[in-house]
Amino acid sequence: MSMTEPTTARALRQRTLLDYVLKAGSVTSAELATVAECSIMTIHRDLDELANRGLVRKFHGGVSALPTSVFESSSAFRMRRGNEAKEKLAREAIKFIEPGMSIMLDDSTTVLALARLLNDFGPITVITNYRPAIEILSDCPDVRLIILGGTYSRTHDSFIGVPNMTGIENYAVDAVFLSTSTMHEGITYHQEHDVVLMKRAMLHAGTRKFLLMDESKIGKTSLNRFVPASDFTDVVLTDETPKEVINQLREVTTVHIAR
Amino acid sequence: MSMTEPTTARALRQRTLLDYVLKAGSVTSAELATVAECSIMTIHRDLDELANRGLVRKFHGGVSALPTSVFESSSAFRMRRGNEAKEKLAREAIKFIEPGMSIMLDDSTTVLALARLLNDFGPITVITNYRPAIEILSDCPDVRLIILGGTYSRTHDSFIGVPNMTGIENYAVDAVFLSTSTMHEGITYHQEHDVVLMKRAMLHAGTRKFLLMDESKIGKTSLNRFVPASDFTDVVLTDETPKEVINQLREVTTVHIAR
DNA sequence: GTTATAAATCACAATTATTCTGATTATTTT
DNA sequence: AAAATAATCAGAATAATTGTGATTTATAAC
Repeated sequence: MSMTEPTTARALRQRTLLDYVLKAGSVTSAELATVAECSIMTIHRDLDELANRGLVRKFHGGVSALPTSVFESSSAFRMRRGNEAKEKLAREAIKFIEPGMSIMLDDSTTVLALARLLNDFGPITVITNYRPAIEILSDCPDVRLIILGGTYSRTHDSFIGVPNMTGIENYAVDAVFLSTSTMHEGITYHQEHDVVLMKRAMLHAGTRKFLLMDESKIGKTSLNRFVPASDFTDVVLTDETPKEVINQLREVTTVHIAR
Repeated sequence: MSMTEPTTARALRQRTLLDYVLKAGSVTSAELATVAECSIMTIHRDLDELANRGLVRKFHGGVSALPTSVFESSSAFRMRRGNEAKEKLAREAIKFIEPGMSIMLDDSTTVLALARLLNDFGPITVITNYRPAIEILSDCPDVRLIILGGTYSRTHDSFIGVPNMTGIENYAVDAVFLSTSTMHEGITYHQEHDVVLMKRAMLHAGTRKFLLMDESKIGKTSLNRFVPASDFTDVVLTDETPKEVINQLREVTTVHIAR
């Protein structure tokens, strides 16, 4: 169903290894070789890749999981989480986009699913600061692509700038599509302060402001307060979002349910 | 010698085809099949790729070369021209960079060769608007990478913005490394106006301003005047540059010869 | 408009190149 | 010195490229 989930033998094994390391916290290579039913050599190669992507930490004797906060905000990790939900959200969100419009996308995997749907969509202007989105959209001749500059963040794989350094103030788009790390009692949160500033600036640039959020974000907080949900004109949720959350959000904004 | 030249069978054949189309101007697919000694189907697939990269134009019945000016300023074309010279220039230019410095690179293949040398160079801040440079430098942990935003240009594979839209005014770097399309009688030129504005803004941002130029650029003009060579504090040339050009440049700036 | 014809695309099978894996050997770390 | 990791390499698995023939599309003639 989900085309974004790689299903090669190696990707599958690496997922197994990652889950195992996450649960166990710290494991030896030999133990992983037993789990994955392959040679230690292969384990080492897989772990090198995972370590390179910043998902685990290798040390002499084995491998360990990273602190949760760092881990969960890393692009590579978010990339493989709940893709079905993200695709549902994207399919719902694209209903509000029409050829000729200008839109802004933040540096989230949720919104990346939306970018994938824009191929052959028609003429459209897309503004973003997310590198993977550039990769996808630079191949679409119909898409006028504008990049928000800034300092490259390896954990987010995007360009982050303090307001006034990126040129973002010069743009006004028809719709801006954002994601959030977590939401609790109608307030959205994110791990990092710089990202919050960037997202706030993006929010400001849109006429219509969409929040795309799957149920996994709900009921938690992160270090930095982003904005109250009422700052969004529209919120797109999955159909597995708790009823009480939906009702609460309906009081302050327009809610759309993706099925 | 040059690792940037691909040597797979397909790449080699496409180069042959491109050269043939360039020389002939307009050819049928059947004729190309004879030249490359392969099926017409393969020719079509190759031409689709070349057309996608903006190097040729397909039409029902065959394929034709693009107008020279558009063609020569396209990133993909420049990518495969005179790499040895560019690498020489880059090796000379890097002598003026030291760990801890901040530098700016424009969207030229010449300067890309310089970016490749920055791996394991030490801590350094690099500002650029060139996508291939991002690809290379995003993998270097020691490099703090800052992107200048703007509208994505498929022909240049970079982000172009009018001054004041990119945030470039906020930066001041130790050295800026630029390239030029052509040079004639001490004046540099470029095909496109937007690019000229972008390069001028970059020039303004550097304390020391380097022009990297191989001999193929000399003695021609392009549509838009960029700046006089005297606007650069330093010019790096290949050792095959005509003596009279070198002497002429020495009168207005510091000249370095790459061997 | 319609049709004839060449050209281009599509779908599939065969081939070719590339990547991946695990046994072995060498090197590093503690 | 012992264990762990990295390097090397041949065979296996995987992916890519290619050509054939059928199908669709575009051009030109009627």
